[in-house]
Amino acid sequence: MKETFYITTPIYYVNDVPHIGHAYTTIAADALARYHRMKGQKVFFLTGTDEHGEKVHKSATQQGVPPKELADRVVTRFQGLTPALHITNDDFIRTSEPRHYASVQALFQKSLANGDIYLGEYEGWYCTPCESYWTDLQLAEGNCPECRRPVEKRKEPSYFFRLSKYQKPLLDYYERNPKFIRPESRRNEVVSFVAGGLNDLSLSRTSLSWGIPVPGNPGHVIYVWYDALTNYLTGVGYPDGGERFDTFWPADIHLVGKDILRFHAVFWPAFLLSAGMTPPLGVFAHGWWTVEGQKMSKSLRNAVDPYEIVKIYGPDAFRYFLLREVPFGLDGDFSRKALVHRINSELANDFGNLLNRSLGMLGKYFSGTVPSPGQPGEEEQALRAKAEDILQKVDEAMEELELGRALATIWELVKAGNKYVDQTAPWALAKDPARRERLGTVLYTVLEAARICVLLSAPCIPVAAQRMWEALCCEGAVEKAVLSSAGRWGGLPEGATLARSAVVFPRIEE
RNA sequence: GGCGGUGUAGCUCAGUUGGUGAGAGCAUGCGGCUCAUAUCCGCAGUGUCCGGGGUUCAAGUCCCUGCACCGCCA
Repeated sequence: MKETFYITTPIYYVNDVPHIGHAYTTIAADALARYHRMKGQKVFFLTGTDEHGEKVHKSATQQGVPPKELADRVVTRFQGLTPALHITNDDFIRTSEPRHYASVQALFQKSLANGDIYLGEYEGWYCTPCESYWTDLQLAEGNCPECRRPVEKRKEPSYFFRLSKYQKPLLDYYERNPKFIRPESRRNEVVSFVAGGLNDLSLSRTSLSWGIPVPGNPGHVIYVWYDALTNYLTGVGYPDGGERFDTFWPADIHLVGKDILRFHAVFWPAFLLSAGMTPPLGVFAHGWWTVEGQKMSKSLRNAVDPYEIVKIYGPDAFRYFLLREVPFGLDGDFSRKALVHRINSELANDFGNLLNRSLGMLGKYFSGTVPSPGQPGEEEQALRAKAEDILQKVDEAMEELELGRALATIWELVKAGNKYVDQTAPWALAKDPARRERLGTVLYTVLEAARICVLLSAPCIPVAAQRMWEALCCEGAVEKAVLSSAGRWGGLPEGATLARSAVVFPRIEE
């Protein structure tokens, strides 16, 4: 097993406030980061904000404030996701920070020095009011696609990146690293895009001031995507290097939405190869959410506010729903009805109730003291084998970033636990004093199975898992537990006295 | 227009290299239990596996073709 794990979210553009899409990427990255920590790996988890570029500059101008001030205001909305969603990012990077300027300029300098970045001339259709260039194809009946006003042919000096030179190296890299782009279907799209030929990429603008200046030519501002992508290096200490950088680069996973896959799977590795750096090991593109069956749009004003959902349903329910509802990589639909349904049937009825009924019987029959299990019978052996199998299967799913499948797998054990209780009918055993040892074995077994479920679900539903972990009198924080030892059967402390805990997942009345 | 993908129970989808009567979850109906947040467990289904043709002893699984939908590119 690799000893380190570096995962990132994209940096979020401060022109917008957080919605379900941001929350989704961040939550998924968090679940993966938490899981890898529980595997005992050293993890670095980075998120942050993208603060440069035309759109931010324009919004700021409209509001009559400097762009930095706008960014300072909006960034708090993104930073607030960390406590609200119980995210465990190790750093939060803002592209307006000095450390990032140094990083972008250093990387740029490398490619400038070896000739992969050269000064040329950019030509396109320019819309003065929008301060934007458009290509022939983007034009709407010859006019600006955004404001519909006429455009003019315009030229400006620009630095270019010799992307064309990297077609072959990129295809080689994809070939050698079949899991670099996932899911598979996205990989095929990227490969055919690159195979179709690459044009050099304009890397600077003279028409904009809100950004990072080209080293040695401050009249130019570096292209926002070059600036933004480099955050993944800055976050681990580039260009100074140091322990953090040596430990974590190259990144294991850049988690992205499918709309920005090309930047991460084509441009970014090319920039890095040019600068003599190792490209990331993986880019995973997840799907998009519709809301109540409709596309999210500003005109429909149907964006889901993560803060509001968390206020109503709590962070675990929100996290669980997003991760469980859809196979990771595909699109999904967010609806209150589906959310409530999953909360009630899976969290409350299946999982919450398993713990609750077990603790209830333990209190009733053993005054809450965990008995020592006797000789395991066939049913006990079966449940234990199931738990061990599930541990393995969850690991396979998590390694493939299949978070939904991982949860579905955990729930197989939850259901097996409930079935075991019905099969062994402890309430019947309790009526016969001669079968007291058997009763103890049954309760130990079901509680132990529940403990494994808590352990495995902790990366996805950390707050609830911690409460359940404590209810089972397990030591320390569940997030600090290491799967290889804590996942071993028999970790439930014998002789401990467990109180009947408060309901962890309350049902939601519809 | 080019490349790629998908089409399986009411819904969302699994279905290894072709081979026992085609599956899971949800929803539906019926039955059982009572420890539990009226929770849990069991049983029952229903399917021209998109249409057509072909290869084979044997195809949801391979080939050809048609239709529909989706993605990427132009």
